[in-house]
Amino acid sequence: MCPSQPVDTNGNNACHDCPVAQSGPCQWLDSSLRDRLVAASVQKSFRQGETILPSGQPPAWVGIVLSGLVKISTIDEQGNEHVLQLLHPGEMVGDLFGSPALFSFDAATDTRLCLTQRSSIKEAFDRNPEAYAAHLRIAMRQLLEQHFAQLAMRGRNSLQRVAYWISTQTPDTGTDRLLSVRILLSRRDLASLLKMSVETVSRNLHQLEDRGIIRVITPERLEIVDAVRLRLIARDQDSRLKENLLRQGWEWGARSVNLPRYTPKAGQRPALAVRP
Amino acid sequence: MCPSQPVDTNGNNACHDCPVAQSGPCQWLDSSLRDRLVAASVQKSFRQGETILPSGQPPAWVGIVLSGLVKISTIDEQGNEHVLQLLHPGEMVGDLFGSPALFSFDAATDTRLCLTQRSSIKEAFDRNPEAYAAHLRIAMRQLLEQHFAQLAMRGRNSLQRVAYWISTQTPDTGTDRLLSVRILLSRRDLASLLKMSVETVSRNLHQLEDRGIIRVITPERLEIVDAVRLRLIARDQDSRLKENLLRQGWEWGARSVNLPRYTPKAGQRPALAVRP
DNA sequence: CGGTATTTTGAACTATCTCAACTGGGGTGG
DNA sequence: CCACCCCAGTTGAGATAGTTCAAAATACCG
Repeated sequence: MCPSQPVDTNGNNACHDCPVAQSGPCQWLDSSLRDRLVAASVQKSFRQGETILPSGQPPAWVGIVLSGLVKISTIDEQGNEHVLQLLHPGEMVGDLFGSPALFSFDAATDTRLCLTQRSSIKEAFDRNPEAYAAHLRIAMRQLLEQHFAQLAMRGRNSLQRVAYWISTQTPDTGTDRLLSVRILLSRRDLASLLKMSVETVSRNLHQLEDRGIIRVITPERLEIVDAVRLRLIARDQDSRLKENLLRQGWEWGARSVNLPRYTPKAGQRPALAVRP
Repeated sequence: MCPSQPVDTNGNNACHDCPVAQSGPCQWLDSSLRDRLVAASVQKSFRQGETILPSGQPPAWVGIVLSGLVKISTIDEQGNEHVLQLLHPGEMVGDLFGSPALFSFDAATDTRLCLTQRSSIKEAFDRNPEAYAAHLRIAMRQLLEQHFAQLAMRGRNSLQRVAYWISTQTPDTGTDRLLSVRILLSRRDLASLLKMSVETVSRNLHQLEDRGIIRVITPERLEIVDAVRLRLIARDQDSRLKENLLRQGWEWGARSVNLPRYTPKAGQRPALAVRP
């Protein structure tokens, strides 16, 4: 599948500069297998919003995200779209075994994929079944990412989720200088992914701006002014507490003082809670 | 891994009545491979609440759930446990490649697992790498289930989620007769899984009882009185509308009348929304 | 049976959603 | 080139589902 060297639209051998050569499934394939897959692969670009693999379709190919973001989403009975997961470069689109997709895969941003014929994959994998291991690793990564994403939604209020999202979009370096970030997703997709309404996203963004943590240059471009405080907010709820301690006299912390809420006694299981 | 015939604690060959012989990964393994794995496998039981694989541990074995439910969970900085996913019989516990678990795997109910030495698996799979395909299928199933579970949380209010959960616990037969259901999970786990507080779970359960849809016998045992209406509520929000139409004069439907909220115009993308 | 843990009930509070109106940029066609 | 339209984003105000805290009731267990 993610052939290391698929032929691009010009017929050139594009694998030597494949952006996911080190992160995609190909990293675990030996060169002979890769060569076999190259022949059956093409790269293809999708515009933001384009559907890559519609729900219900048994995929004729399997794709690896090369660049951009792919959203797994579905539209419910009321016509509301729900973004379930974002796929990053190196991850898979489409079932290797040909099961029809149960959700829709769309380009969340402009996207480039490496598409490989399923029929060719099957043939190649029958000969080199260890290649399945590579895809298993990717599948498990996607599962793990999904769990993390879910966890990030739990126990965080909307402001924290927005802050968290922004901080995931930046290199993890502790830069204290101005950092420009491009929000690739539309407000709608972002809101759905963060499980809140568009309005709330907007309000939170501007609340962060009012607090001098970010600057909203254009709707899709923003600057991180105070990366430290951003992460502090994103981190967890008791960042509120910390932040209040730092700049006391703010009027929305009253409840924070009630922490800690968790005082385990011997043998008592910790309380489960969705909201901290 | 899920050897079809692991030796149980009595040294007997237990595979011929393996409960997941048809649904677990073994279904795709040929008998020679299964035989090889049998030798390295044992069945083991865990009590509700016991930790099967602690977070941070590189697993020495890989397990297949035979019966019961395993929860993937984590405890956040405030000591709140978050249940991220439930694993059902036939699904996998522990990374095949030996990566340390990033979340904790615990028995959500009394549970029985089939554990296979990772070292033996590796050896066996190196010879029969197609076995990875079987595990890839399972991994993709878990991912899919996770997406469905997430979707079930979206666009449903707490009452609907509870109703949905109950209805998933019953055989899908359209029984109109009294059906007894055992809630295997503790209220805490259930609440966390359904992303609500314990109190709300309780209130919803009793609201369903007041409406004559279920009967709460004991906290962990309940009867479904009206499976049809239960599913109607679980289904989606406009079940409210339907239910109001059927038995009009109920006082909590006012807003439902505002439906439909989605009136797409040509070329307009559907509105994204988290809550219907 | 007494003590403890869980579940239930009640009441107040608040984060977030919904609805609705406003803003501004980009493209289109006159 | 300008006026207009259209749509994404923003802002405001009100409504509400669900949380939190606290206390009562019930189930569980030795």
